[in-house]
Amino acid sequence: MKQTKDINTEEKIMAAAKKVFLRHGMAGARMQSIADEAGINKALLHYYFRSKEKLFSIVFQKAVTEVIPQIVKVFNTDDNFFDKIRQFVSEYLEFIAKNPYLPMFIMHELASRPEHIKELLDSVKFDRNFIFQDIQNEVDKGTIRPVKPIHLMVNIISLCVFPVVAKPMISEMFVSDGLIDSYDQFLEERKTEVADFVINSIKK
Amino acid sequence: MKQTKDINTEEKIMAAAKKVFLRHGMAGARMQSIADEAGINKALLHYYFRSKEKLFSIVFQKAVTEVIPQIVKVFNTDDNFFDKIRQFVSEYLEFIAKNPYLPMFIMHELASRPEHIKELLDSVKFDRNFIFQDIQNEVDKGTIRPVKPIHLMVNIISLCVFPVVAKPMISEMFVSDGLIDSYDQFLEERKTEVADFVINSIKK
DNA sequence: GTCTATAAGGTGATAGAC
DNA sequence: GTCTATCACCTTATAGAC
Repeated sequence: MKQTKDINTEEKIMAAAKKVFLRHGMAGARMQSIADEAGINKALLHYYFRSKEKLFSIVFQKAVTEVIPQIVKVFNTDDNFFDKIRQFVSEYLEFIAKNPYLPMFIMHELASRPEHIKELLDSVKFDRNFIFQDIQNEVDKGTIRPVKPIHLMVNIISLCVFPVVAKPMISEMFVSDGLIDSYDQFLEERKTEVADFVINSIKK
Repeated sequence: MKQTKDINTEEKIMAAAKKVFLRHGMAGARMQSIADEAGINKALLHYYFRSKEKLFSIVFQKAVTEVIPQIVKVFNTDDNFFDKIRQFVSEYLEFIAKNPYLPMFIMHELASRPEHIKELLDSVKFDRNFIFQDIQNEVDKGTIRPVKPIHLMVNIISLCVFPVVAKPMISEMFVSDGLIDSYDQFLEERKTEVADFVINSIKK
C-alpha cells in the first residue's frame, strides 16, 4: 500500500514536471506550479527529488530519449526507400504534433544552458550510420540523385519539426489571414506535402 | 553633452538587453546581467525603462521587425524565379547565422507567452500576397510543378532556420562524430545545398 | 509519505544623495 | 543622469509535526 502510493505519487510528479518544464522551460518553471499540477505540495517535491535542478535533469533526459528513437524506427524496415520516407514523415509529424513542446524545449535548454549537452550525449548514442548507408546505397543504385546524406537527413527533420515549433507564428500569419483554414489542417496536409517535396527533389 | 551621454547610455542598454534576452529569454534574463553587460547599475535600467517587462517588450518588438523584412526583400526583384530562391536562401542563411539566437528567441517567447502575439501582429503586416502570387505565376507558366505556395514558403524557411536553431544538437551529433568538419562549414554548404534541394523539387 | 511553517537567498523595483 | 542603499516580494529548500 505504501509502495503503491509511492509509485503513484512519483509518477504524478513526473507527469506534472514534464508538463510544466516543457511549457515554460527550466527558468520559467515554478516548483509551486508543478506541485499544484500534481495535486501535492512543494515539500513533497523535494522529498522525492532533491532539487529543481535534479528534477529538471530527469525530465530533460527523458525528453531526449523520447524524441531520438523515433528517428531510427522507420529506417529499420526493408521497405522501398521512397515508402520509408513517406512513412517517416507521416509518423514523425504525428509524433511531434502530439508532443508539440518537446522539440522547442530541448533546443531552448541546449542553447541557453550548454552544460546539458552531456545529458544529450548519453541518449544520442544510437546508430545513425545505417541510415546514412541506406541513403548512400540509393545514390549508388542510381534511384536518387547524388546528395550528401547528412543534408538530406537534416532537411527532412527540418521540414517536420520547424513548422511545429513555429506554430504561433504560422497561425498568426496565415490562419488569421484566411490563407489556411486551421493550423491542424495545415499540419495534416504536410504529411503528404513534405514527403512529396522531398521525393520530388531526390528521385531521378 | 547631457543629451549625448543620454543617447549613448540608452543604446548601450538596448544592446545589452538584446544580448541577454536573446540568450536567456524573458524568464531566464536578469536585470543585473543586463546592467553588468551595459557597464551601469540596475537603478539606471529602471530610470530609462520603467520595468523588465517594458524593456523586454521593446527588445521583442525590435527582434520581430528585424527578422521579417528579410523575407520580403529578395522577392521584390525581377530576377529569374530560381535565382530568387538561390539568393533568398543564401542571404537568409547568412542573416540567421549572424543572429543565431533570434529565431529561437521569438519562437520561444511566442510559445511560452502567447500574449505577445499582439506585438508580433504589429510587425507582421507586410504584404506577402505578392510572394504567393509570384509562386502561383510560375505554376501557371509551367516552370514549376503545381505546389501550394504556403507550403513552399514554409518549406524554404524551415530548411534555413531549423538547422541554426538546432545547432547544439547538430554539432553534438555530427561534428563530434566526424561526419562533418565543423558546424560553420556545414552551414556554408547549405547555402547551395538547400537551394538545390528546393529547385530540384519544384522545377519541371 | 505527507503536511504546515519558515528559513535563506535572490530579484525587480524605488528612495534619496550627488 | 548616475550612483548606493534598501524594500518588498517571490522562490527554492529545509525543519519538524503527524
